[in-house]
Amino acid sequence: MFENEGVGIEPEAAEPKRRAGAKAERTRALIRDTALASFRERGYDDTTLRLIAQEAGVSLGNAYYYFPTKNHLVQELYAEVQREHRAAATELLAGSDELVDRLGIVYRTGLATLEPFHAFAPGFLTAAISPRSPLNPLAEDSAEARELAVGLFRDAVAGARHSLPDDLARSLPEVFWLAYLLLALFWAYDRSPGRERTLRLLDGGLRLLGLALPLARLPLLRRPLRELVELVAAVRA
Amino acid sequence: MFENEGVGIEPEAAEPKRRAGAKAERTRALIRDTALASFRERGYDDTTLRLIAQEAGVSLGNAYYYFPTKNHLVQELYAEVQREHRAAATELLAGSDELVDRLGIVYRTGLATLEPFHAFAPGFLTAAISPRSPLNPLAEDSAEARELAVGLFRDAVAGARHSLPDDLARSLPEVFWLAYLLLALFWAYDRSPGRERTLRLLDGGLRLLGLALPLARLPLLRRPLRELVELVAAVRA
DNA sequence: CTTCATTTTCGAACATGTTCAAAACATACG
DNA sequence: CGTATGTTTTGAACATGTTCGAAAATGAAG
Repeated sequence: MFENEGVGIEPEAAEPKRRAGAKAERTRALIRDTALASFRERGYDDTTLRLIAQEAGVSLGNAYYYFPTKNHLVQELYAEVQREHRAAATELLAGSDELVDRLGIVYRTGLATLEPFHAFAPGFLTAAISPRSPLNPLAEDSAEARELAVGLFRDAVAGARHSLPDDLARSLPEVFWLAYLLLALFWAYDRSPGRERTLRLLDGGLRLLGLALPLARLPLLRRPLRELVELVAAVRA
Repeated sequence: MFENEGVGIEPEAAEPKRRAGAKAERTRALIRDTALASFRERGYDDTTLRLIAQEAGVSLGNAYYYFPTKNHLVQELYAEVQREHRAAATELLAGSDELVDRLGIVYRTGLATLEPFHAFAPGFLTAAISPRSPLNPLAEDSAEARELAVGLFRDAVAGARHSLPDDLARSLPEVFWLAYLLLALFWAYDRSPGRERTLRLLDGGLRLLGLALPLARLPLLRRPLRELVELVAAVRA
């Protein structure tokens, strides 16, 4: 509005074929980027839509033209964090073929990616927990980001040499991902310096998993375990 | 306001020594009861403070004089549900001394007590999840209701004949209670008819627990298990 | 009964997420 | 160019949780 109104230096006229909506996409991106920057800086609660609109030099209603709710803006952040996580994890995953080690890599890089948001965790958690929120990782609206995340665990399992029964191996990535959500929940509540408790929980959990996984082949345990795993793997908001 | 303005039939004059604040306590109870009735009927989101105030024949500001936030009103509901749960469970607990059976009783009566609220679970969940909310079961403000709940699991463990190491037995009630919170989380997301999936998860979990508990005495598992249990038992908002 | 301090009650106000009707703009067509 | 159609943008409005200053009720002291 106050800024360049198309008179700019940009070779606009040189591209007469620019598809309709290019301007709209720029506005959308502007709002999105402004919002993400504010979420990173101020967290969820202190990022109001009026503030976003103002910082983006746009009216309040205009923000709502592009994003139906505040949570849809947070979803953009969620997607971005997801991509960061994947980049950090895939790099390290190349160096190991032990299932538990590989899981440890995915969990630890995940926590590291979340760390800058720890101070704001309560706000984001509240926004994300409702089964009705588009932000909910289990919700339909988050399917894309979820596939990315589950994919990471699928990679972790697929790239490991293990001797788990097939049916189990198929459901496990979903379950490991859910475990990750629970770990993140624990992390959100963790007030220990450096999130030391969360890291200890993770270490201990992985160690126990390493000890327990071979037991999954015992005939006595296998049946009930499989049922549980499948039940849990199917949680959806 | 429209109602009896003290001219009533009540033997007010007959009790000159009625301690100061008796009227206040009645107002408080009126607001509280009106709110709880509305929560039960309409759930969290559709129960607005203006509505409560109106139904109670009281001004909006007055409600805030007695309850600092809406969530403090929900806390009253939480306490009531807690008491219901305890009543239902203690009765049945008398009939068994098997640890897993006893746990099953506590979990199942808990779910049954929650059931009338299932339709409103998302609203209440959202209000309760934030580590900063007084409603959060892990929060300082909920200490009383929490002690009641953990006490139930303490009873379940104490009244059972088992051969668990002492240190473990001490931490277990807290952990079982946390597991209950997670079960409630699963329940809140459960869209299956009659919450069939939640019940199956519970059954399966209990069966697995029955199989796994004896393993807790294996020297190899005992150490890391204890660490985890203690870590988890200490979660607080 | 009057006076004064305390407790209780009220109603207006505020910030925020969200909705909506209308204005401004862009584009295609005659 | 001028008009019609669709897209973008705006600003006002609404409901809700919450805050606050002032009025009313209450009760103790003189």
